[in-house]
Amino acid sequence: MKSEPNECSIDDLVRLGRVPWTGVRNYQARNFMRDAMQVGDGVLFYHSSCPEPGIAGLARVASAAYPDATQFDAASPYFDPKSRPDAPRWLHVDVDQGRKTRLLPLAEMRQRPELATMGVLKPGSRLSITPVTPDEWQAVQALLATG
DNA sequence: GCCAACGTTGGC
DNA sequence: GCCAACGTTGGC
Repeated sequence: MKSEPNECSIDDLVRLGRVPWTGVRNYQARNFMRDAMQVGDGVLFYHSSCPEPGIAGLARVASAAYPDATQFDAASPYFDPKSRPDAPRWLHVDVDQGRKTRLLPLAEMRQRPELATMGVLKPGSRLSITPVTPDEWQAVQALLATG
């Protein structure tokens, strides 16, 4: 799951304990949260749009998907005037159990053939949420465990 | 700031 | 349903 650290960094998650993953406004990313995530699933916490993009920590899916309140808040940058309260368009999960790891920079991720299949590395991928296979998860853990 | 990639919008 | 225009993402 990508997050801009100036919006919500891994340090913010560790400090807050639990965070609602609001603001996702892409159907594919929404569907991953709605259909593919389960409470207890592991999360790779990725810092994007920052000086050092890469995996910055681990976390856990803490809830099933539920309606994103910011879509109905006219004062929010995530306000969606086309979404109706009786048929919410945007959903999100909560995330908790943040743990900071060493930074695994995007440049290093690209060098590792075992990570080449990861959605976040696909050319032109802009999805803020992509699924991770068990093999990819294991490969990332192994890299995080090394200096 | 640049720009490639991609999603969304809306006219037809 | 097509597709051009436009907006956004996000690394560099």
